[in-house]
Amino acid sequence: MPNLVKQKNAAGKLIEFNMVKHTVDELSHRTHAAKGEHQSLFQGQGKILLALSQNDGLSQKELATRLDLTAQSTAEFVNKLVKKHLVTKEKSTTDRRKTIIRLTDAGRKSATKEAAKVPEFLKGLTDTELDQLTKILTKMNDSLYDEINTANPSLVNKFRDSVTDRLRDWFL
Amino acid sequence: MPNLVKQKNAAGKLIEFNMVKHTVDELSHRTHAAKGEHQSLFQGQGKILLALSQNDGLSQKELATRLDLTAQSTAEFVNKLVKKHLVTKEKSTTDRRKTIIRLTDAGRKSATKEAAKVPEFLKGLTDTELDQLTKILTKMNDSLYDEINTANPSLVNKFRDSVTDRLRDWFL
DNA sequence: ATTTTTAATCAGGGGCCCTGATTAAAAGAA
DNA sequence: TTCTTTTAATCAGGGCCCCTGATTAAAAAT
Repeated sequence: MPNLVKQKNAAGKLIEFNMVKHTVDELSHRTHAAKGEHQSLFQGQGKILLALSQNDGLSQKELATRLDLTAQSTAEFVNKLVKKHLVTKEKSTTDRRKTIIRLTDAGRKSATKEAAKVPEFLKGLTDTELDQLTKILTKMNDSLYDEINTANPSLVNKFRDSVTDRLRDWFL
Repeated sequence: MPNLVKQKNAAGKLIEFNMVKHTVDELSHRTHAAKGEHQSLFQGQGKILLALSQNDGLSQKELATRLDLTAQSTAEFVNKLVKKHLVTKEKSTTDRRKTIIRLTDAGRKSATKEAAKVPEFLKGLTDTELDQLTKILTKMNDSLYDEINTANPSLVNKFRDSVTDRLRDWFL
């Protein structure tokens, strides 16, 4: 039987981690970035860039389903990226309803630059701790996948694959 | 000398954790909440509620500095909470520039209800793993505090205190 | 008494996301 | 081949998180 106090300790630390991490992220982009340079890689425009760097030339609809976004949200982010010259839009010739989205050179660079970087706060951990953390996170992730699965079975396969696809590219 | 591969493994798992956690959160609030019921406790309106449950009757300015928000953002969130009858605004009698914010009963209830709950994905961990995770997160958090400290020394004391204050209340 | 600082507000904007209604093109049915 | 339905994308509008800039009212400082 698990120890509730230990669970609460870990939960508290995890909450603290999220809060502190959040402010560190804000701090860094407030100083570094000029304006509107958020792109957290896992949301909005960043998500699109990442999906395209994984698989360029997707249609908006394909992007939407892969990223679990509505077609409207996808359109919004794509249009913003077009304005920033990070992607291009072109009508499909085989199916004129479709719009094909492609990364520009700048877009490709922007998508890959921030990735594959080991965060500072991991560098202070020993090898043993890294192994422990990896193992623990694997368990936690599996548990979360289970939650997704029970709530929305159709989502989990698509999602899990896309996650592992992206991670493979960044970290190997 | 730390093993880069181990670091990357952990980093990957952590990124995966964030992504999966993110979609689980979305999933749960999409099904559970009626409309506009985000309140993630660490952002926006939730932040305000939390700060007030820790220390009721603060002025807007005090809220803003404690939560590291601008006065305008603070005003926005407070006004939204007033509309939801979760807090009240009243002019200070001693300094008529100031507006004192107080939790209503509903606000206090709303602030404390979601907290202090151990997330599902921690329940599958053994006591040993929980201890390991707590220790590792402590190190990671310390590292993040260091980052904040070097970037903005004035922020760290205020922030760290407020975090530990809040966590103490939720988890003890 | 006048200037300066402070607390709050209004106006406006950017980012992330959604629902609803509409258009244009493709695919299916009569 | 028409007629209908489905599909891909768009426009309009909304909610949430947050910021900068300009302005007002009141307190503090000179």
